[in-house]
Amino acid sequence: MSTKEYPSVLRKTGLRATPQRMAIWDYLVASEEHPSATDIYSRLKPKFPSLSLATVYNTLDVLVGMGLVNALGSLGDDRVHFDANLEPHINLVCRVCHKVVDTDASCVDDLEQELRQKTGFQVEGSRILYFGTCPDCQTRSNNYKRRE
Amino acid sequence: MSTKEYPSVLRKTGLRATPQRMAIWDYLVASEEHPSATDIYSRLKPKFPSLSLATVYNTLDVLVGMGLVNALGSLGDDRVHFDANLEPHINLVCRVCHKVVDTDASCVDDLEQELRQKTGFQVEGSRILYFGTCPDCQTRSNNYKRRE
DNA sequence: TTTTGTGCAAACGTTTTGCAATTAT
DNA sequence: ATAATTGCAAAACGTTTGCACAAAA
Repeated sequence: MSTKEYPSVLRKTGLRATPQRMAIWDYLVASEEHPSATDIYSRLKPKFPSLSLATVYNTLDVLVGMGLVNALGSLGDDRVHFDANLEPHINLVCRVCHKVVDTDASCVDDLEQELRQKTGFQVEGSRILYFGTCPDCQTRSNNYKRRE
Repeated sequence: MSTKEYPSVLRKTGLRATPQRMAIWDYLVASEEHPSATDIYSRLKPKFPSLSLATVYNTLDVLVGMGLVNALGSLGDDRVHFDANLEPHINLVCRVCHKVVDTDASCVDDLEQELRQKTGFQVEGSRILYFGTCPDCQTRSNNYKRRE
């Protein structure tokens, strides 16, 4: 989806295309970092000096409610992180540097269907997290404290 | 692992086998409910009238640190839930009644290896959550508000 | 003009912390 | 005995809420 389409997508459901909303959504789509509310706040504050944290939370609620972004939940810290990549995929979380890498696996698509059949659940979303040590941090050191 | 082994497992790492710790661990292993800290607290309070919430949090930290239980993170509410089932498995979370059902899928075992090869991550743990509507709640009603 | 959204400050609930009293070893 | 653990109260933290003002439609 292009930046230009944001206003119409929002208005389609009676919501207003405010600069704050556009900026937050935009940042989320552009970012590969699965930011938290405070991440977004501090990143956007310079450009929107009047921006308030409450607005960030409000906007994230709106975007999640519209299905435009997913809430990943906590990733080891105690904040909810957000992901604008709506495709089913895997988040690899490094326990050392807390970096998150997205990846796919051949079976992810099959998994959902298997669950549906096996359990009768009407599956609506997923959050597949793997925790470990990323290649960079493996090189840097092998002694680290387990956290989480 | 049998209840009788708890003390020695704890002492092996210099930790004390207090009644509170045993009870919390015990409950976690017996329970199928992925309880949160406050769940555990209210469940155990009757048997340990002096029990404090801080001790529950301390103990959970200890157990997670020793790798005896996993922290699942928030499951739609805003509390961290815990799971003593250490085998890689899938948690199916019902968005309506918040019940959590554990299940397996044939590809889960392969997934980890595929990730290792593809990304170079040293995988140490996973948290595979699926959100949806459980069979019971599908029957009860089809109109519910999306939450999370 | 009207309705929605913003921003502030205060409130909330979960989790953490400091410390004196208690208990396992 | 002595070092670890408990339990309390207070603090901290992320997040939510209420309301007056501002802005989009």
